[in-house]
Amino acid sequence: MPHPTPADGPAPDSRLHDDLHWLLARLKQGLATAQAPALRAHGLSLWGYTVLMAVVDAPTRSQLALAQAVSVDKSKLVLVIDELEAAGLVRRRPDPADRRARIVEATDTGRRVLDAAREDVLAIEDHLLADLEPRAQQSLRALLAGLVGEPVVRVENGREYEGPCAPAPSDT
Amino acid sequence: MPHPTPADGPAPDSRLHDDLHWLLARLKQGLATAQAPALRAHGLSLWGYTVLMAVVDAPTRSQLALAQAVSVDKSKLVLVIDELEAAGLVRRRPDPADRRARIVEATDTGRRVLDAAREDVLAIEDHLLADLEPRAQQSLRALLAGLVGEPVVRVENGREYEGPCAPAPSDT
DNA sequence: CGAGATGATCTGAAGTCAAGACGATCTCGG
DNA sequence: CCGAGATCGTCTTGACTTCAGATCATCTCG
Repeated sequence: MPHPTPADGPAPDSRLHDDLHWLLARLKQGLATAQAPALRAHGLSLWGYTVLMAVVDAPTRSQLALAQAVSVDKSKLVLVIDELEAAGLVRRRPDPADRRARIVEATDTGRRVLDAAREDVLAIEDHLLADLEPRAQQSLRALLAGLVGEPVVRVENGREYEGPCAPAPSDT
Repeated sequence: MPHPTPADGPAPDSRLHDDLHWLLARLKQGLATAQAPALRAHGLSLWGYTVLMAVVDAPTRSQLALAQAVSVDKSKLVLVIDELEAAGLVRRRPDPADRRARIVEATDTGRRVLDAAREDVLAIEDHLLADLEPRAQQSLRALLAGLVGEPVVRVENGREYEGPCAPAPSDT
């Protein structure tokens, strides 16, 4: 039966729901709108949260490195760090070894705020995954984490399209 | 050992890589940049592809219904349909039963283009999932599909934050 | 028939992203 | 020691989204 569609069940199953990109976009968006208010309560934006997390538990040598780590545009990163610095969660310190570079490091407040915020974020994540069995949750997280880092390359008519360690997410 | 970070392995494992939102955003972005060129070869944008897919295998009564199905803003949808219609992949027909509404239906060309494009897209998806076992691929897809549709609600200090069947993805 | 709701479209404001320009600084060959 | 070229952070710019509301045509129902 090659035609799965017509006059079937409640029919929430078009090919849309098999499209990986659509699924990911949808889920990400859902999480984003759910988490944004919670983070705002901690004085953080989604980007701020992400960058702060990277700063807190990574030995950050330069903003450029940071940008690549979270895969955000470097010019965007400037603004995010501005925001974090203004909130006193992060500090920009000139690298004594290279006066071009700025070492970005978290303040104590930053670490505290992150931990608090992260707790809320985790709660939201858990809630999203609520009706999956613990094993399924585990494997989902593992699978996703495993995929990230994998470059996405596509061969097309002999040419190689690179959509690799992709540049940047995009949220609010 | 509560401190997983300092002086460890190659250390690609900050808490970032446990953050669901970041993972999803990252993967989605990767897929997007990989698929966009392939779709462009078929004369489609990412949005065009998504909407066309929804139109082809769903009984579309009105643009509004369509908008909700793919969860895209209605005013954005207008432009996407314009694009598809100009390319002759889709037709806007006034609903005889309600002259306000427009029935959007795919043309034969539209169906053909979609099938061709979808083949390429699937190839890219498979490539992304390449080094997962078939079982893992299956379960990943199933898990994601299962989660979509789940409203994301968060309880916060007694209030209820709704980030449910979220509005719209966002790509190029 | 008239009031209010609804569908499609358009407009405008705000926000986002990518890419280039720029000044300051580093590095390295000569 | 010098100067060419690369690199880092920042700013600016242009294109593009998103969201809310205005608008017009049409439907529904009293």
